[in-house]
Amino acid sequence: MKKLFPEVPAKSAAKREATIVDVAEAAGVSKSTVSRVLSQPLKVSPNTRAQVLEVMDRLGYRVNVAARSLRTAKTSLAGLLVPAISNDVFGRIAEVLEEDLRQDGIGLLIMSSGWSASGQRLAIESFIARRVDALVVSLVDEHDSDVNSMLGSFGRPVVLLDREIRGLRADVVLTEQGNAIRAALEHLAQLGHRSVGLATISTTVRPGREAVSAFEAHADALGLQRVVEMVVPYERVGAWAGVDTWAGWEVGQRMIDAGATAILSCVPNSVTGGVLDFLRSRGLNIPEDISLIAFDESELASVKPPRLTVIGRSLDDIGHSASRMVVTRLANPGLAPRAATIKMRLHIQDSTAPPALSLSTVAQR
Amino acid sequence: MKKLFPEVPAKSAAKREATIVDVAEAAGVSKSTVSRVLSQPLKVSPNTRAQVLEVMDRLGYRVNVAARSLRTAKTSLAGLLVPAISNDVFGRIAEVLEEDLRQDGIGLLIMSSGWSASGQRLAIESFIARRVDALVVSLVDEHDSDVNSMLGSFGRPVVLLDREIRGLRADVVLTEQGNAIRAALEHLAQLGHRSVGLATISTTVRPGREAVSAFEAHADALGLQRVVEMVVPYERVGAWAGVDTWAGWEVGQRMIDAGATAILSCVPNSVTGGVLDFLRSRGLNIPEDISLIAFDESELASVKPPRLTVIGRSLDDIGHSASRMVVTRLANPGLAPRAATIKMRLHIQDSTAPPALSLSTVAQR
DNA sequence: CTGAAAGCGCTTACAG
DNA sequence: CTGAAAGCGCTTACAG
Repeated sequence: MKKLFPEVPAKSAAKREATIVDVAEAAGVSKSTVSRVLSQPLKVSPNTRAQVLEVMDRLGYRVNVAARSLRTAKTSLAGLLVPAISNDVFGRIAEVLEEDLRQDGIGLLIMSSGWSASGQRLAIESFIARRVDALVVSLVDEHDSDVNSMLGSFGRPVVLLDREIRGLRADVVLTEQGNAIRAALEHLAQLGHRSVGLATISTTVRPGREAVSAFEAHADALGLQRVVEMVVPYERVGAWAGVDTWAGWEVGQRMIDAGATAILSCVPNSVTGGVLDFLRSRGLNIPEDISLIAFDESELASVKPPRLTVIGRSLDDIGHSASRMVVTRLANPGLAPRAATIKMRLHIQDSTAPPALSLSTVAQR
Repeated sequence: MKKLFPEVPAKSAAKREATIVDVAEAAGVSKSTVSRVLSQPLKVSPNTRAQVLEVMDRLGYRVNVAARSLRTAKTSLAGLLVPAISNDVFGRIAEVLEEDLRQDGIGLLIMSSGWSASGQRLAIESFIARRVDALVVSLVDEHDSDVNSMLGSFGRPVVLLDREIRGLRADVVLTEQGNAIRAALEHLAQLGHRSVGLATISTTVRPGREAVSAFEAHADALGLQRVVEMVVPYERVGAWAGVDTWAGWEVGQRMIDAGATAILSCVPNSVTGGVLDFLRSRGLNIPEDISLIAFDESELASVKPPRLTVIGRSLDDIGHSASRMVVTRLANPGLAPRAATIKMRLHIQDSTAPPALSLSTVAQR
């Protein structure tokens, strides 16, 4: 046999990885049989199978994923696109998803869009170039036509995280905020608040729209005055270190200016952190001077005084749902698109209390 | 030609991905030439190259990574192992590393060990089975012999994040804490503290040992009494939701019991969160009743009152250094192992102040 | 500078 | 149930 790689003669002799041919020789069967033990074990007689498995174990055989991929046109790789893997929410979802998929022999490539449309385009392109078998994506903008057409022609499973894209055949894991926002507003109304403000993420994505519409509907129903509805666009969440804090300060400023006695801060916790920072800088205490409800549990929400009242959800459930959708659809591509819904709940802690007599009084003193 | 996949006839006709053969035909050259344009462009005449590139673009050609991998025995995939991708520190490092490697055409598989030795073993096994080209790892235990022998026989680049493993040929990105801990202790000494306590991570890893030895050396040199040296093992950081808070409570309890007037909390911020939680529950104010210095910036450290004095570092630099090491060593495997050092710095904010007259007085009142 | 050919390690339809 | 054979899409030494 002619040597194809004469430049690495040592390696081919010494530490070459075992292949199915090696296993076949050692087991006295054909490589077809060895291959079947790997991919269609039931088509091999129990005896032969056991023997082959024993030899594989002894030789430390590991399937060459590249070779298998080339043959099957499957990479056993999934892609996860999130705005930022360093974000507490997406970090946890990624962790759970990776763990689940690993059980099914699927590796997870994770990319961050950096909260930008261009970033999300590059990432999706990159995933497609790598021919991942499935995609789980949290888009920064549902209306990015480049991304939507890429996803549309992807031809493999796509799972959207809390996004709605018309005309795209995809499974989706939704978060249902409406009830929790209603509960939060009821809680505030009961405490005596009359003027409430909302900060939310971009309405170019479903959760932003849902927060706004739920806020409007339920505040009105409860007779609460909606003094602020502020959208914090994704560019202001994470383009560079510190912007999120700045965005939070602006939220705080506008809430105070408008006379809100309670803030629904339905934005990433890094932004809510900025809100807290601003309120502190103004000498305003939570909850005595102003009430605040945060979104998603986090270190921010759970520890420092006051512990924050939050609208929370199980991030683990989101990860598990996404993995289930990937695996199910990979096994059964014909299935109709499905939606799973994760419910948010209000967790009352220490950052909400009856309003100060008048916030303007407070701000002026 | 006999059909190998008669079950999917439509696909092979309609949406088959272009291959180098397709490009070769369309460009009127051999597939060897097309391949060279991809892998050794300088060996192709400029004219031919330009023409081939044009055709590739027109056909939307994308190299089949699996085929290339099979031929070259390289996957252009790197693996990152961290205790938990949901941790703020590792999340940011991962984000930067992924972005950097993507520039070099390397995809990043990220796995979390869940802060456990068994988890780290499974992950490393999984990476090796996938034949990643390089590994970047933050181990939970430097003395795990299974892992060490796997890494030792890996035969491809390994970058250790702040770990020391004797006998392992690997590059390493170190964090230098000594000076920052000295600065922190000097700061506390100047404020008038005499009794200080340290909480750190497991001494089965380098940073734990470094923190302890720096603490001991510098506290002694400054004449500070070391009333507590507490190791928080990794199992208590993240095995399940809430353990970290519990661990933090215990840290707080022991600090108070021992009469520390200042705490150096060199543990993950989720644990430091528990410390804050405990102190609050005891009605102790920071910094009036007790001073606290945290480790690594985080939402926890940057926002809520009081903003925490921290020992911090550039996580971005860690990510960049790691990516540089991966890329450099992939290009030049013969290089001697290298070490990059990231320095920590003390950032004084609002959680440190002169000690209360007597902490025991405070605790009793 | 270019092309023909071999081969990377698998999977699977086909024929026993 | 098993084996021989073809072929997935690349890369590269070899020979022009």
